[in-house]
Amino acid sequence: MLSNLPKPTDAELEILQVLWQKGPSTVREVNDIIKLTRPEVGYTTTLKLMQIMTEKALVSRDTSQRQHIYEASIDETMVQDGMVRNMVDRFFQGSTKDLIMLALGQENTSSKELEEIRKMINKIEKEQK
Amino acid sequence: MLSNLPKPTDAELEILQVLWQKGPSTVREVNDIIKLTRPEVGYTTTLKLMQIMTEKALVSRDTSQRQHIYEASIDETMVQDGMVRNMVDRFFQGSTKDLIMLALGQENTSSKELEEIRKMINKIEKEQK
DNA sequence: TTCTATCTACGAAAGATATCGTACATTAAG
DNA sequence: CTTAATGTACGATATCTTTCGTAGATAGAA
Repeated sequence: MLSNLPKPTDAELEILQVLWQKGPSTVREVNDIIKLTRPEVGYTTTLKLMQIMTEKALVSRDTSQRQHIYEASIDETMVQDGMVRNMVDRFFQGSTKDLIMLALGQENTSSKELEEIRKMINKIEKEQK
Repeated sequence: MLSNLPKPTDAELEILQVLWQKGPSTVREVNDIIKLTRPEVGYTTTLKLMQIMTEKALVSRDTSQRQHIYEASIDETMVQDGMVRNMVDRFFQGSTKDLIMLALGQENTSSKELEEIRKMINKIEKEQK
């Protein structure tokens, strides 16, 4: 079943990003990072969200210390994968190629990166034979 | 400014998909299509949404007949573009390459399609020089 | 010890989205 | 002409998400 993929909300995703990047963190640490881009977000807002995420099992926490330590309990690639699938289905009628072509066209990807992509294509073609 | 890209909600997007595929349509027609996958959606729900979308200028309508005829007033590619950007920002820390690599890895893209992608890469590299 | 800073818990409100019921107009069928 | 079907308009409600205020516990500094 692919239907029970976790679908974090916007605010939840923002928090997950921090946890994925920094690893296990306290609410304070997460909130500090979020404040870098959105200084207006209150501490208790982040706290509450992370409590809710605990209920939803998006994160787990270690409560043995006063400062609870939170950790993402879903994998970053899993979420990315789900989103890409979702997007391909809904916006590109199932054509992964169309998504890739659009993505390629829209941003200045460096030559080095283009080279990586090319290598990956070669590898896939080899495997297909 | 790229910030004023239209950001349709899920339900709005569902309606836009129908309008993009079928062209100008009545509420009834749109609702019928939506019911194919979600039979529980009431007619007035779709109606109300399309009225809201009219206010937001996501669609325009011809009210000269009793059955109003609705038409998407934003372009499919524009929305696709916005969604891809959004996705790259939020899920791939701005790395278009990472999105492409993941997309490539996850689906069986045909050799023919891979070839098209390769051509596109060549073209971009040429332009970059 | 006492005061201040910092923590969690949690209810409540604000906002956005989606859903539908009802009123009323118009068309088409009998 | 009357009735049933079908249309729009729109307020009300439900639900989800995000935000914050406040209460109470605890740790550390003075």
